[in-house]
Amino acid sequence: MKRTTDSLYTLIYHAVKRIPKGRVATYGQIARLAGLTGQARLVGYALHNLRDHVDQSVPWHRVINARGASSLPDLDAELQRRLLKTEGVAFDRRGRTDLLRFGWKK
DNA sequence: CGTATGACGAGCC
DNA sequence: AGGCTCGCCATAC
Repeated sequence: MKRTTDSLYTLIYHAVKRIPKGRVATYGQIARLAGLTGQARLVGYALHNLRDHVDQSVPWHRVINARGASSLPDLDAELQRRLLKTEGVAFDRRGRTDLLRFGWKK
């Protein structure tokens, strides 16, 4: 069944909204939840698309890469860590978090 | 319509 | 641990 780009993004946003507060999920994990296994890049693409959209209902800051770090440019990565820190997610000196502790559904 | 690009990730070295 | 390569596929040009 053919899927339009709009519904693809909707699937991704929906999955992101399911991440509990104080938890983080990886791009690949979100892709799987959205039924897009192996297409982590699309998740990043969809989230990047939120910038212009200014949609606060999607907790984009809870999505990080498989290394437990932010994939954003330094400036934005700092904002992301700050938002997560507010929810209780800790980061080490290198800006990485322990997915075993804070990852969703460990 | 062909190429390049990117908020990724797994595998190798 | 850290860097490179390659597969992934919607978009941009």
